[in-house]
Amino acid sequence: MRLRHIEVFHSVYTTGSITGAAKLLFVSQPSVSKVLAHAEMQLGFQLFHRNKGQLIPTPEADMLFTEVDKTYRQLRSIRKMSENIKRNDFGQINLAFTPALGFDVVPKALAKFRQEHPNIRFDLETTHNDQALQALTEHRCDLALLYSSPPMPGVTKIECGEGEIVILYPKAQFPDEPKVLSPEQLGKTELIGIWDSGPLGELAYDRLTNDGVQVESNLQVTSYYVAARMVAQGLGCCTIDKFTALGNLSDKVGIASFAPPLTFKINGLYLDNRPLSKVSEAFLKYLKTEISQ
Amino acid sequence: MRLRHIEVFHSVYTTGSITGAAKLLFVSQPSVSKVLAHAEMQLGFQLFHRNKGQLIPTPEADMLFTEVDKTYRQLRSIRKMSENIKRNDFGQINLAFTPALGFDVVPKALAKFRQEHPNIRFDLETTHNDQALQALTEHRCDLALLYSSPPMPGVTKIECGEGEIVILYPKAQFPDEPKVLSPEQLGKTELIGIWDSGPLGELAYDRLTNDGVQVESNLQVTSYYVAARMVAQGLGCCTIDKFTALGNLSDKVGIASFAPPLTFKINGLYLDNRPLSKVSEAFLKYLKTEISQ
DNA sequence: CAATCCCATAACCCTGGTTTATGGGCCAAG
DNA sequence: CTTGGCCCATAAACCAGGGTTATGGGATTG
Repeated sequence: MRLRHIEVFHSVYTTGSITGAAKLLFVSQPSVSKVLAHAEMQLGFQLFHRNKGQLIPTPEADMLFTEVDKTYRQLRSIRKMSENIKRNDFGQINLAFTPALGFDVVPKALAKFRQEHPNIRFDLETTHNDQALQALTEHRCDLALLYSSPPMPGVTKIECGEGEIVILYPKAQFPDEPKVLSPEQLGKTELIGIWDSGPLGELAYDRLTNDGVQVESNLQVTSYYVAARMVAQGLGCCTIDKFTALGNLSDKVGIASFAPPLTFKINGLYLDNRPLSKVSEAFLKYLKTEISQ
Repeated sequence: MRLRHIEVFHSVYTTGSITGAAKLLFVSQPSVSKVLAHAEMQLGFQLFHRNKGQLIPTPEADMLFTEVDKTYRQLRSIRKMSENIKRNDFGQINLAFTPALGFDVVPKALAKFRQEHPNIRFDLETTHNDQALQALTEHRCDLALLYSSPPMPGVTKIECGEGEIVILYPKAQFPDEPKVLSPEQLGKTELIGIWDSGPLGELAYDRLTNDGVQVESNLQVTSYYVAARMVAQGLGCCTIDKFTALGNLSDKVGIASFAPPLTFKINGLYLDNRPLSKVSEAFLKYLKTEISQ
């Protein structure tokens, strides 16, 4: 019994006539007639008794119809689902990201994405670099967004844009609110240390030591945003990613770049054997534009 | 998404390879390859990522598969069901019959039928001629078996064989156990009256009056089998259908035919707009052979 | 009796799925 | 490094299922 047989049988059974079924299916009457005959031939028993031009379903047809009707609904739900998938109007995105992106980047990207694709489910989770691989392999997320992640085996890494490491300082310390701070200026300030907190810490540490700045500090922090709040309290300066800086701004702090600017890559990670879904890719576009501004 | 697409997708997803799916479906490998490609083209998104010769299902495929799998099961259950219907190994027979057939004919026919078609469900009900039409129209039964039923509007009548009206007599009354009784002999006995009990009563009544036999009796019965038991108690003779007679035999009674034999038709009735199912027809064959002996 | 409706058949056509044949990438073993 | 095996994709030819129009016959209705 082919799909066409099922469709035709269903239509004939519901409309009660071949002509009606033909109209319903937008095909010619002889076509329905022939397909139905073929179905009966292949099934080996009559589905309808032809009596004076009208069709009477046989008891066999009654029995089959209950089954066929179920399948028919299923088929339509498949088609609807595939339509939704095609329009990215169905599915789920399980996202893990470094906390810094949670202040503005992800929320803003998600808000814009939602306007176009309101039916996508999201599952969000913040994660640090060292936990990301675990989250991926345990299928807690399909996609992890990290700052300058090292390559991992079995994981595909794509670029989602660039971030910048900036210096957050209390305005009290630099009343003229400079946009750039030189190594000399930095050397005079108290620095809040975040050197142990992942690749970004190392990056900043290397740069500072290369520039001859003393990086010893008696205030160590492992969360960027905590460091930012420390700066707001006037406890010192801090090298920090710009997203966290912008997301924890206050009127007491200023932002300055390194000279030349110190940038890093933002990466998306997913397992090799679990390729990104189309909706995830669509979402990534929103994320990239959000990052780039 | 065509049925073939679903089949191919299901096979590829479950086997994990195109070659494997081809073997499962008993077709060539390029065929599967092409159909799958066509399905993806028509769906508008990839179902599998081709990576170094191996296929990795996309998340979209995962989502679709849950739906497709349901449908696939349904399809197989349709095919199985249609197979069973074709072999008369599935279905239900709702049968109503005149009580006389319930002693031996129907039970024996049913027993033999069961050996060949063990999975058919039966719903049995005894009915008198005047209630049969109601049972049919109320769909309490698909087929009614009656003695010499008159034609009814909207009901198809078929012949299932012949029955005979015989005379049941106490052996005490005819010790030589005759196989035939003449009108004169009958005239001398006391007759138990069943004349009001449907067409058979009339048939016997007409025959007896034509033969000049007095049919007045002071013992009236409306159920044939009750009359038979009366005869066994030596209360008189009785004209009765042979099936009831044989089904209620005892060593105290004998059976004699009219001369010439008085026969009637046994009919099967069903509604015009509810044609008999194939299993019912198959069962009818068993019934006919059971009646004919 | 004509008009209409419904179904079946006939003759033809076209697309989709099948086949065989072939070639390219990857891997493992010699 | 080469060779053979496995897997997938492509190409070209073929076949059939399902589509079409045209037509005819049985039933019902005005």
